Amino acid sequence: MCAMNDTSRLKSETFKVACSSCNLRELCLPVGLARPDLDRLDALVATRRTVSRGDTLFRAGDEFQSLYAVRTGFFKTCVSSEDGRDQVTGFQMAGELLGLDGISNDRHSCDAVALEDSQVCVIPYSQLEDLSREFTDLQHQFHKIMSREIVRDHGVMLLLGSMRAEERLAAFLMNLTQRLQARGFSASSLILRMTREEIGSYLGLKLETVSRTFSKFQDEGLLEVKQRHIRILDQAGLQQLINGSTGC
Amino acid sequence: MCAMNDTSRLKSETFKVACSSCNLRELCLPVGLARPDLDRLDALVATRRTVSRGDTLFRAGDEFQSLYAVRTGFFKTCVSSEDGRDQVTGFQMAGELLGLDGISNDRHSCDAVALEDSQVCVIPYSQLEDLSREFTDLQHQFHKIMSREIVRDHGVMLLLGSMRAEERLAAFLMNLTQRLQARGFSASSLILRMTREEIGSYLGLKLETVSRTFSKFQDEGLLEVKQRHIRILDQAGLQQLINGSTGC
DNA sequence: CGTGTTGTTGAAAACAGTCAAATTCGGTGG
DNA sequence: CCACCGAATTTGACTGTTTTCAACAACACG
Repeated sequence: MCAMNDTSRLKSETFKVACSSCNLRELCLPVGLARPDLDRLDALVATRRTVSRGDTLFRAGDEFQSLYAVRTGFFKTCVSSEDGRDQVTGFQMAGELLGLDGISNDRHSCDAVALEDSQVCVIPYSQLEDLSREFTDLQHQFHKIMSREIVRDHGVMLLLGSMRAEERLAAFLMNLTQRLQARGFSASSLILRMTREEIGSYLGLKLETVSRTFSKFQDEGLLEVKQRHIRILDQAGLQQLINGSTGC
Repeated sequence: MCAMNDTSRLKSETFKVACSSCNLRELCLPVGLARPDLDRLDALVATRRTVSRGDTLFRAGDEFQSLYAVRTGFFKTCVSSEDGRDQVTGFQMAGELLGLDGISNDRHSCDAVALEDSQVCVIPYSQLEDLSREFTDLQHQFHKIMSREIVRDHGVMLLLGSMRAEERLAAFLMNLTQRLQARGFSASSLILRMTREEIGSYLGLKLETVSRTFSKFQDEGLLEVKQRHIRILDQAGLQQLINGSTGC
C-alpha cells in the first residue's frame, strides 16, 4: 500500500539523493571518489527500488544484473543447500552493498530479504564495469569493497569456527552497534530487526540458545533485553567476553 | 638449500610457463581469455616465487602488492584474532588465487602458509588493475574470481553454521576430491597435505574430533584411512551424509 | 480481543571438547 | 643400519556446552 505513495516520493528524491549528495556517500560505493567520478556515478545509479518488509530483493537462482546499495532499511542474506539447510550469511544496513555473489555465475547464489521496509539504489553491473574501466578510483574502490566482503566473511568463519555461544553473541552485538554508530545511531541502545532464529542461523546456534544467552547477559548485568529492544549496559564486559576467555 | 637449485630451473621455466601455455590456464586467472588478452597477461605475470613447506608466502599485516596464483604445491590461509584464536579459512591448490584479502586495506589480513614445497606466479596488483581497464574480459574474469571467493566463503559459513562433525568432514573430503579431480588426480585416493589440527581449524572442530570421525568413517566402510593417505570407498555414502541427515 | 508468531524457560539427551595416555611415523644422528 | 626423538595421530574416559523437545508467556496484528 505504501508502494503507490512512494512512487511520487521516489521521483522527487531522484534528484535529491544522487550519490554526490547522498549522506551515505562516506559509507557506500562513492567513498573517496573525486568530483568527475561522482558525477558519472550519479548517472549510473539512476533508479531505486522499494522493498517491503518480508519481501525479497533477489533470490538464489535469479539472473544477476545489478548490485544494490541499501539506502534505508535492513536486509538479511541467506544461502541454502539442496537438502534444505540454510544459513544467514549477513545482515546489511544503509550504505552496504548487496549482490556481489551474483557476479561469479551471472546468477545470484543467495536470497536477500528485507527485514524492514527498505529502499535500495540499483547499480546496473555492466555499466559499473564500463565506468570502472574509465575511472581508476571507482575501479579501485569497487575492488576494495569486494575484498572487504571477503575479509568480513573470514571474520565470520573465525566466529563460527572458534567461538562459544556467549562469545558469538557478544561479537555479533558489538559488530552491530559499531556499524549503527558509524551511521549516527546510539552506541548503547538498539532495536534488533531480526528474529532470534535469524540471529541463531547467522551465529550457528539454535534460537533457544540465542534466547538463553540474551537472558544470561541480562542476569549478569551486561544488557537490558526487552524482546528486540537491547540496551548495552557494560560494553567493556562484552568486549572482554570476546577477547578474554581463551587467553588466560 | 633447494632455493639455489631452483633459481636456474625458474629461469628456464620463465618462457615455458607463460599463462598462454600454462596447463592451469583453464583453472586460473586466464579462463576464457582470448589471444591478445593472454599475451598481455603473459607479460604481467613475469615472476615466480618458490615457497618451501612451512614457509609463509605472506603474513597478516604485510603490505599488499601482489596476488599469487598457485602453480604447484598446496597452501593454507589463516586469520587470527588479537586474543590468539585462529582459524584456517581455506586450502589452495594449483590454479587458485591467493591474496585477494589484501586489496581491502593495502595490507594482508591473513597468513598464507605453504603446506608443501610450492611455486606461485606473482601478479602485481596495480598492473592487473591497469590491464583490466584495458581488457574487458580480463576485468570480468577477475571480478568473477573475487565473487567466486565470496560464494565459496558463504558455503563454508553454511558448513560451519549448520553441519555436524561428520557432515563437515564428509563435505570437506568431497570438496577436496572434486578439486583434485579437476586437476587430473584420482577421485578416490588422496594424500592430505594438512594435519588433523589444520583440518579441525578449518571445520571448526578439535583435532581429536577429526581423528575420531576419520576412524568412524573407516569403521563404517566409507574410507580407508592410513594417516594422511585416504582412499574413498563409498563416495555415495559420503554424499548422502552431507545431504541426507537433516531432511528425513 | 482473539490468534498466530515470536520469545522464554526447563529438563533430558546428544554432541563435541578436554585431558591423558599410548601409538605411529618420519627424520636425524650415532 | 638402527635406535631414538619429536611431532602427529589415535583412542579412552569424562566433562561441559549446545541441542532437542515441550510447555508456556508475551507480543503484534488484524
